[in-house]
Amino acid sequence: MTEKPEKRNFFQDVYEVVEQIPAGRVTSYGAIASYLGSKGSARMVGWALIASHPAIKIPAHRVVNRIGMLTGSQHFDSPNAMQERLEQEGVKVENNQVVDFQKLFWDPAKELL
DNA sequence: GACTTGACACAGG
DNA sequence: TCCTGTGCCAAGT
Repeated sequence: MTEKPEKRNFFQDVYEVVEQIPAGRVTSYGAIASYLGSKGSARMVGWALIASHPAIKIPAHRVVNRIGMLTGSQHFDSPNAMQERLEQEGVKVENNQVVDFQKLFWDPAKELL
């Protein structure tokens, strides 16, 4: 009997969490991974976003690394698309880095709960 | 079937 | 304080 690895939900879970990120807020891959239970699997979150792009529509631009750097901007349609999108939502971005990242940080483990 | 890569995070030097 | 190395898990080749 073919087992159903719950990890399969991992991708779906990532989409659910990212979709719930409020506009003007940002979160980190590690925060999502930790919320999902796979603390050390921050890379999987990024991998999930790639798999979701562009088929699944999710505010992936609101997901950045722990320092608030738009490392994934290169994977968007345009390298500036991510930054433009964030600024459009009211998030200040400078040098591919989110300004006041700590202030705009949205922790799913606390906010979403 | 096994190795390498990858949108990260943390520890050590 | 900054840089380098290692660890995590899954998908791609």
